[in-house]
Amino acid sequence: MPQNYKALQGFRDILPDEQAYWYFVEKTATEVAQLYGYRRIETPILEETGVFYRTVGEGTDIVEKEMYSFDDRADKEGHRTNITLRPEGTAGTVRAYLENGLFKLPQPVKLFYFGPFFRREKPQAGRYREHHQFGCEVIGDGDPAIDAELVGLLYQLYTTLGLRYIRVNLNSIGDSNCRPQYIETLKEYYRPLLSDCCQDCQVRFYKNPLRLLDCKEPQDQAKIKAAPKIVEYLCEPCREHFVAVQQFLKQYNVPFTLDPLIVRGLDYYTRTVFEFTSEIDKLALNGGGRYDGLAELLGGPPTPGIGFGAGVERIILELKKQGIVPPVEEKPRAFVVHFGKTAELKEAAVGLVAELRQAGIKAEMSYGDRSPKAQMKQANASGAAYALIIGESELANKSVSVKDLRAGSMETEQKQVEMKREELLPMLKHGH
RNA sequence: GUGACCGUAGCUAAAUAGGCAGAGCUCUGGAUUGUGGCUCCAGCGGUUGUGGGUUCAAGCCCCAUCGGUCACCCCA
Repeated sequence: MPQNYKALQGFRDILPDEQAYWYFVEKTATEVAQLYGYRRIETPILEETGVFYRTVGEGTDIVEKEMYSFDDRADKEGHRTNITLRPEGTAGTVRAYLENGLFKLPQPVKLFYFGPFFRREKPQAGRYREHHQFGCEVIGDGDPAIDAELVGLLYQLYTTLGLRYIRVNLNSIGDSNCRPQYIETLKEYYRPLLSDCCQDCQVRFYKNPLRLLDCKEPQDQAKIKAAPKIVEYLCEPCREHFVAVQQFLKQYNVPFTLDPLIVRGLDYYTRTVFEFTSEIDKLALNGGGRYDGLAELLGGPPTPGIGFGAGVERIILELKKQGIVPPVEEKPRAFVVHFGKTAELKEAAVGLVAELRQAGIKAEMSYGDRSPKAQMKQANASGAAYALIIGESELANKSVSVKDLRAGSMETEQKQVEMKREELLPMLKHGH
């Protein structure tokens, strides 16, 4: 086909056939979030670049090489603002919390959102340059019960969707009190081993030492196993917080695993971090954690917060892998066909469809003046329960021939009756 | 950003060892004029992702480029 344009790399269309999955996930997530007392927020897709710059972290790949950033058009003074397609949801949400004075509301403020996010990565399984996250953020209170609540919420979402084989990994990465010291300890441990490490780890040592623990190279596994773990180096407040989170989480009956090796990639995380992975393919479905220092980075007062982002594409991928099918789209109740080519017949058909739809009955009709046979074929293909036939005789009688398309073959039983127009609606509404 | 594999109709896909690009599904029309599913017939739909090169001849071989899939990196 002659065509000049394709969707950009890593961007894709979500076609109608796919929408049932999206609706299923969004509806379920909304219901679970509301059950937990979360309220929806929407923030702009474009933000000033500064919103993400220091919060997500200057040294992170996201900020360093994956953001879609550009200078906006010049204002009257000729000044151009550098703006960015949001790569994640937390920073913008906290910005909105501060800007709109949500700190004046009873604390904490519990929010959820859906949205497209943009990162210029190389596409891969469950990864796109435009992807969607279901996210929750709780801002304004540092209670460890909230940490447990968020994990409980996510777990309930996945089980409600019907997912199994979900692994919940939990860790604490300390805060500005204890983490810097731990990182020094970790580096001291690694320094003599460095020459024996893989290429990536040599870089990680300087750039993001915590990520040394994330390495998957076989040659480094023994080093990781013997490395000092951050949980053993937490300061007292962080340790107490982490213990409390686990206690509360048991109340939610969420089977979790303490994984001293999970460290999140974004700079703003403190204390509790968690991620849920599929045990089938090790795919991370969501990531999240506490970010008690984030509000200050955005110029606000010290404000505790915690949240997660769950990848909708990844959840849908997992649903498909586990053979979970979303509720099917509702089929039309009736399909109106007209036999004959007069303007009166077509008008009667349009009028009938209009009447049904306005009465709340899902109805379809055939367009383009096709033959009776073609219209009946379409009626059948539409999955409608009934074909409503209007021809010359029906028009004269102010009636409609009703044919049940669901039961039996046409040879065994015709199942066609002529009904008065006024009998039609009650039958379609209440009939089987 | 690095690497591997792969691009044939809307979808799924054939095409010995370079030799006329063939199917199935979908869609449209028809099988005695107002009746669906099953069956049968026909039609629409391709510059084989794109651009070069080798060759008498390229879907097939070579180069480049774009895209897809997957892994690494990183992350939802």
